[in-house]
Amino acid sequence: MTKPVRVRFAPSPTGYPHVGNIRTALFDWLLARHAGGSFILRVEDTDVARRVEGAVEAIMDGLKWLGLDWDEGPEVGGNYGPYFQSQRLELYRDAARRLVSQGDAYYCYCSPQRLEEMRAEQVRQKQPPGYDRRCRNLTELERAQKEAEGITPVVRFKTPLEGQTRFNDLIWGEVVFEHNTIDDFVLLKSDGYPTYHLANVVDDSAMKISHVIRAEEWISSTPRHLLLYQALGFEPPQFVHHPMILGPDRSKLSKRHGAVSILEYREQGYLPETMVNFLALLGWSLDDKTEILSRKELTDNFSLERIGRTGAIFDWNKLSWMNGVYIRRLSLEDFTQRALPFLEKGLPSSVKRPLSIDYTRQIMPLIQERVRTLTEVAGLTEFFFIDGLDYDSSLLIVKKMNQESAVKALEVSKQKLVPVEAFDTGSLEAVLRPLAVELGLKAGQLFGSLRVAVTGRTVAPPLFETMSVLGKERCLERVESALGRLRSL
RNA sequence: GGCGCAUUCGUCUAGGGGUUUAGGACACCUCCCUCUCAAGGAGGAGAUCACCGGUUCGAAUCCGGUAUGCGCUACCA
Repeated sequence: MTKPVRVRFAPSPTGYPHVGNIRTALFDWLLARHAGGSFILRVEDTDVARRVEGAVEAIMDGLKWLGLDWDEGPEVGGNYGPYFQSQRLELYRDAARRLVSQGDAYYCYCSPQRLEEMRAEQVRQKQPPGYDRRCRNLTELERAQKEAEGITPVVRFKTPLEGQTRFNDLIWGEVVFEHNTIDDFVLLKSDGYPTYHLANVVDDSAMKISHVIRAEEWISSTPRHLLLYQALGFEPPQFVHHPMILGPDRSKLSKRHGAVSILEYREQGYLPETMVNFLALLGWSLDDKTEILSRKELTDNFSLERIGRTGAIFDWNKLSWMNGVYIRRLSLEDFTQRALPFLEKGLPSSVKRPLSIDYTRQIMPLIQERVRTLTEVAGLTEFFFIDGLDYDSSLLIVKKMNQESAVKALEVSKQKLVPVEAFDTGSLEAVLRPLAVELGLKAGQLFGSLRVAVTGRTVAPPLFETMSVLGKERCLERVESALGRLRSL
């Protein structure tokens, strides 16, 4: 019987929820759900200086938005808590003390200034930077002196000087590191907080984590962790390093490349189902052709083995396309409900709030297949909501027409429209389509002119549908106003 | 500088010795549909599989080297 799958997403609350981290969480969640295991959320708040207020909430907000529910962690508890590292400090101190007494770690009294100078010197001499182990073999007397000076020491790991550590990464295969390339890293900081290395090993072990899934950038520190597992007598988990998400210049995706917080995507009108699908496909693939996968298909088919080894550039273009696909698949009601907040926010303040749901519901089918993000909805439908249209009057004169023919076209249209009782798509077409012929115009010319009159734009949803939703009164009003504009041209 | 890793169309990727004239998707171009824009349909263009050598009857696929890129190299994660 194999051990149950227990994976954890362990963000540090030092900022917004970066899509790269969220994608790691997705992989964690996908594996847990695929294998019937547990997905654990653990907050690694061990950096007091970089801690950002509200970051934990933002991270949880992002996970919830995507539907990545966690089985253990903040808000839900669990048998391996607490799930904030700041509440587990005793555990790390115990481990550090144990390591020191075993001779696997030692107190270091070097000042930050000295370390900095040392590093600068090493770089100048083109030596690999790293702690020079000055405090590794301090005598009892020397230590007592330092203590007497009131220096609070850090605890460093006593890295073996020789030998090597190797591990078999599920994605990268076997990786080997020589111990002489690893320095004596800090385990416990002078403020009493652990470093990532210590906390991560202690907790992953205590929480019985089966797979450590994290970004490729951690691969270099994995031997340190393995050394710690060994010194502490813990059984190491399976390591799974995945490639990073890159910006267009192939460097690690960062703020200067554009939106990096998952919450920004929500604000920009992307659907959570799009983000889940897109992020999953950034580094993972099912086969040679499947692009659109539902949450269920994803959890059913997910496997670590199919995660690639090369960094993937975040392609906003493809994201937009995919969002369009998901938007088009929404039921009308669902689409309306999701678009509503974006309309409330995006429409001009002159539009009376709250918006009429019924009216909005009539408009939405006209644009649903035309938008790629929810933020576009307001701009595309504005003319349905505002009173006076603002546009360049010359637009009323469509190609190969002149002022005179345009006036005539709108004039006659108006006359034909007045008696139309049922202002629906069919009736409108029945009246207007023959009219173009009658006027000796192409359908495109007449409809184009009417489109501008009625919507104020050259690009809009189909004319008859639009007019029908707008209603007879408003259409006639707008045609009249267009006529006024034409005459004073 | 050291260590580690990677390298298939512009981008995401499939493919793991012969079935590959290297498949799909986004983007791009053409055409069809059509009242504009979308959506949809049909085509097209786009990759000497980083380079050099080796193994083999045969290499995108295996091996070595080179180049380039990226990551790590904190009392940050």
